[in-house]
Formats: sequence, structure tokens, C-alpha cells
Amino acid sequence: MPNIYDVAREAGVSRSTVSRVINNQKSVKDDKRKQVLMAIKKLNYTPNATARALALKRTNTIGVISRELTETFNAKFINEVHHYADNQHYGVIYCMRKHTTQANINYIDFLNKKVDGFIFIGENTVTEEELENLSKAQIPVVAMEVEYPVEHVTFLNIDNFESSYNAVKYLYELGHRRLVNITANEPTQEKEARKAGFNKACEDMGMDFFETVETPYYIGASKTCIQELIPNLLENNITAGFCYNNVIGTMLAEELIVNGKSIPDDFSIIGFDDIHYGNISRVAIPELSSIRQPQKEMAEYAVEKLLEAINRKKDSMILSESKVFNCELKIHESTGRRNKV
Amino acid sequence: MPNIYDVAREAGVSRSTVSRVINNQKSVKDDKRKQVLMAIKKLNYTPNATARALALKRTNTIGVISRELTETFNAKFINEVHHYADNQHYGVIYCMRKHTTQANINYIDFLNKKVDGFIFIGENTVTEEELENLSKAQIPVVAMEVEYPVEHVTFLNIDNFESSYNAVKYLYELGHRRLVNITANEPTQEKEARKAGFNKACEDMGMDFFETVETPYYIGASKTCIQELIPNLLENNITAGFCYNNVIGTMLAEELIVNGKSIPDDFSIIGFDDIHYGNISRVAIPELSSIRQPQKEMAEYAVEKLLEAINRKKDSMILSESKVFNCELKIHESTGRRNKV
DNA sequence: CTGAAAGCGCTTACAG
DNA sequence: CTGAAAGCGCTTACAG
Repeated sequence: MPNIYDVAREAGVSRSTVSRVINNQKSVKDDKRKQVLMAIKKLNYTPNATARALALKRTNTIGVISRELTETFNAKFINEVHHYADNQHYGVIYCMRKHTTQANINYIDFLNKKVDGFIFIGENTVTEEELENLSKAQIPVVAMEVEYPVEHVTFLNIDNFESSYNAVKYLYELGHRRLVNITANEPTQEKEARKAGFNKACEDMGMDFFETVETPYYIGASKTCIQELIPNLLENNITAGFCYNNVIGTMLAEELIVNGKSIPDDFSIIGFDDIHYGNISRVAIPELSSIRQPQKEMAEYAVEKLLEAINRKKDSMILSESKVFNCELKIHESTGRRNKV
Repeated sequence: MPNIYDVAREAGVSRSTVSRVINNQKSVKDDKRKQVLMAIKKLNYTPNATARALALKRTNTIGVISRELTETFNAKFINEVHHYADNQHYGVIYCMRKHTTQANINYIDFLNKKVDGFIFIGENTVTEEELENLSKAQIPVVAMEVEYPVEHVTFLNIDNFESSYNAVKYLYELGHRRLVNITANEPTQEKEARKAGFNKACEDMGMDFFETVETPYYIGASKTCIQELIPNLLENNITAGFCYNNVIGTMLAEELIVNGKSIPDDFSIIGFDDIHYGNISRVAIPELSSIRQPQKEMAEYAVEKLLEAINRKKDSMILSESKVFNCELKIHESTGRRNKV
């Protein structure tokens, strides 16, 4: 692997000049520039990013960390982050941080100095203490799906409370008075906010009956849980359900159908995320009405804020900010007026 | 951010000593070691990975590149890579390389010197020429789902030809004589190998009728394509289908059911990948018989080979290798004996 | 416009 | 066991 010195020798100039050419500085005479360019081509030289990072104390890359790289990961969001960063000539590095296993490598330390800033996705991806340390070290951070009282970090969330509230309100307007909220059994801020929104709306609307049940995170267990839930729903004459995501919503729809109910005639369902697994199967499951997150806008905002913080850093740290994005209730096929009872 | 010099001063020793403590070398007296450790704690020092990489010419990280980070990405595989690398105290960095857009950043150059070796996933993730360059530069590489005549790289594939052949053979044994092969319309080695396996088996078994149709990669278009295909299948009295993946298999099952057929009584289906989208919906789609890839084994092998190449590099380059993993045909509910003609 | 030199933060023979 | 010094491959004031 040739280095800058090899190129300098080949081109008959100093390393400084080579560096200037590499970095597109105009103060190099055309003939020298040409010599350098030729030497670079001839030697197949490419600058060592590590050395450059050391000298510049800047990497032009942003690090994205989440717990899982696939499942809970928001494809659209990450695509947009990538796109937007690339436009600004920033590279994106993803790292996975499993919460289950005790790993040898701490990916925050691991990426330290390899990236100019972090985007954390998911509440359990980073602890408050870790955010504190990053903050003290003046490292720009955007955190998604969490909120802590930490200085100098940008928190991005959706309006979990309000959008849940609105979903219930919509069901109320359709005539539903007996609801179930099927949520996840993980203790996250997100879940609590949605539950609170559900409850508050039910109270405000004066619902006759409402309850929240938790299902396990994994599909198999979740399915069993929902199967066991059905009799309870029927006994209580519940006519509408608000689900933590569309997977749960789909499973609920399915179990109701299996039990002879039809959607939305007998039961209305609102899911979350507006991702339609039903696309694969149209046999019996109607497309779920669902709450849609503005992933693209969030991604752009995240990158924008992060780069802003990165570029401002020397002067003054950016202040903490908590930005909340509004979701939209998308009405598809799984919601309708209450028919009977 | 304190550096090694700050620690040395605080501890009243030289940088060399601090370095030795950081790197766990025994040749440091206990009292000095303690002083250093205390200074590190006090200053909240963490070594600069970039500087270390520059000095050592080694990063202890492996780079994984694929076109998409989510969709086609094999969750299990990547989890295993991560797990195994972590055991060896190697970090894993993922980068996405979109093939659609003209990006500013070339992620191979981008990761150059930031990782000790690469794992490429997917045929269109890296070109033969890029592999050549990496090879010349003596950078260890494992490439999945491709095979090129390039030196010093490890190619990992599954037995696309054989497993497809075996699927057809199994259908033959169930009595099926008229088959369809539904494949993707992307020109990949993988696709060609599967198609060749399908055709060869059909010829060897003396099938009465067989044909291959291509569907678009995206679900919506693919679904339309399959819907249009159904009349053709019925007219030709086709009784079994071999599908490029389980998504296509599920869609095929569904469309057949919609058209009044039952699976597997009227039609047998074998998919690929053994991932069961049907888990979400059990209303009508039986669990697909499918070809299962040994992702875990492949991941372990990939990491093992890569680390081997990384650690051997100085002496002699590892030779090229093409390793093929055998898949297993998992029989679930979508295959059965041919009933009627 | 160009080069010599110092510096980015580490590691590691080399002496002692 | 420990430190001074050189080196990893860049960049960038500073002179000229």
C-alpha cells in the first residue's frame, strides 16, 4: 500500500503538495498537480483515512447504533439517514448493540473517535449515564425513542401519547364504547406514553369499558397470548382494539376471524407503524388502519441536527432539544362503525 | 478528552508505561500500574482507537457490507457474525451500499484501513474488479453469494444447484410430473444455479412439463405477476411449484387458495429460506416446505476464515477458497402426494 | 505556489 | 522494569 510519501517521490514534489492536491486546494500549479495526479493513478494510491482522522480530529462519518440491525430496525428511517448523510459527504456506520448478551466490546467506546457523532435508535440502546458521558466529552448525539434530562443532546420522539389518544377518539367517533389496548410487555417510555394516551382518551370519552393487556415481544408467545385473550374480548363485548404494532394487530385480526368474527363489521382494529404484513397475505386479513410515523422527516431532522452539532462544536455546544414528530392515523380497512350491541 | 500524555503526567510515569498498562503487559511494577490505573480513572481516559490503529496498522474490526441493511439481509447470519467476532474481541461495522443511487461515498474505500477485513453479502454488493483490487492490496475478504476467479478471497455459497435439484426430486417422488419454477428476474449467479438445478432435475426425472417464470423483486409487482400466472398453471395442469423464496411461495399459495385450490391437496409448494411469514397469519396458508440455509454455520465459517486471513497476512496470503454449504429441505405442510391429474 | 517541520495519539524496539 | 525516541500516514501553519 503506497503512502503519501511514495506519491510525493514518484511525482517529484513534497508531501505537502500531494496533500494539497488530494484535498483539492487550488494553490497548486497545474503542472505539479498533474504530476501528482499521475503518480496517484500509477501507484493506485488512496489516502489512509485513519491517519487523516488522527491529523484532522474529524472523520466525516456518523455512527448509528441500535439493538438489532434488522427486526425492530426501521428500514425507511435508516435509508433516509444514509441518503441524507451521503449528500453531505458523510459516511454512515452501523453497529449493533445486543442488550441480551454480555459483550466484550462496548460499541460506544468502540466507535469513539471513529465517528463525529452518534445516532442512537431505541430506548434500550443507550443508558442515561452513557449519554451523560458522551455529553461531557462534547460528542454530538441524537437519541431516538428516548428522553432523558441530559444536556447537549437532541432527543427525537413521536407523539406517542397524542396519537394513541387520537386513535381512541376516532374509535369513539365510530361508536365504540368498549376497548382493549394490546401493548408490549417491555418497560419502555414509548409504551407508557401510548398506554397513558389510551387511558386518558378512554376516560375523557367516558368509555364503558377499557383495559390494557400486555403481550410478549416474540411472535410465537405473542400469538398464544392473543389466542387466550379472545374469549375475554368476546365475553366483555369489546368491539375495538388498539395494538402496539401491526404485527400484533394482524394476529388479533386473524384470531378474531378464526373465531367467526369479521373485521371491521364485528370488531375494529387500529395498529401502529402502518407497515402492512398483510401485503403478503390477502386471504382474510383486511389492511389495518394504523398510526404512521414520519420516518423520512425524522431521519432528515436527525442528520441535520447531528451535523449542525458536529460543525458547531468548536464554538459552542448545541443546546439540548426535545423534538416531537406528529404521527398520522391512516384509515385503511380494519376500522368501521360499531354495528350491533 | 485526555490523551496518553495527560495520563502519564498525572501518574508520574512515561507514556510507554501507560501504554503497557493499557495493553495489559505484565512487565510493569504493581505500584506504577496502580498509579496509572488511578490516573486513567480520574481523568476518565479512554485510548484513541484511531491513533492506535495508525500505530498498529490493525483495527481489530471487521467490516460487513451489503446492499440493504434490513430487507434481504439475513438476520440470523449477521447475528452470528456479530457473536462470533465478539468472542474473538473483534468489533463489527456494517455499511450499506445502495446499488440504485450514485453515491458520493464508496464504502469500500471508506472502510479501507478502518477494518482489517471485509465480509461482502450479496452478489451485487461488490464487483469482480473491486475484489481484484482488494486482493492486490492484500486485504482479507470473504464474499457471500458470489464466486469470481479472484485470488486470495474466500467465497461462501450454498448449494443452489443441488438443493434445487433435490427439491424437484422430492416433488417427483410425491408423484408430481408438471412443475413450475418461480424465480426472480434479477440476473444473479444464485438464480441461474437454482434454475439450472431445477431444469436438470426435471430432465433427469423425465417430467411431462416444466417451465420457469420470473417475477419482479418487489412484492407488489410480484403479486400481480403471480395472480396473472394462475390461469396458466391451471390450464397446464401443473401440480407443484418451486419458489425463489418463501414470500413468493406464500403469495403463490394464497392465489391458488383464492382460486379454490387447496394446498397441498391440489398443489404442492416448496419455497426457499425457511422463513415463515405465515407465522403471522394462519388463516389459510399452510406452513411452507422450504429449503433451509445453514446461516449459523456459514457465519462462523466466514468469521473464522476472515480472522485466519487477517492473522496470517504478514507471512503468506491465504489461498482462494470456494466453500459450498449444503442446504436442507425442510418438509412442512405445503407438500403432498399428487392426488388427481 | 511550495517545502521543511511539527503535531495528531498511540506503540514498540532499543538501551539501560 | 522503565523511559527516550522513532514511527504509523496524514495535515497545516509558517517561511520563503
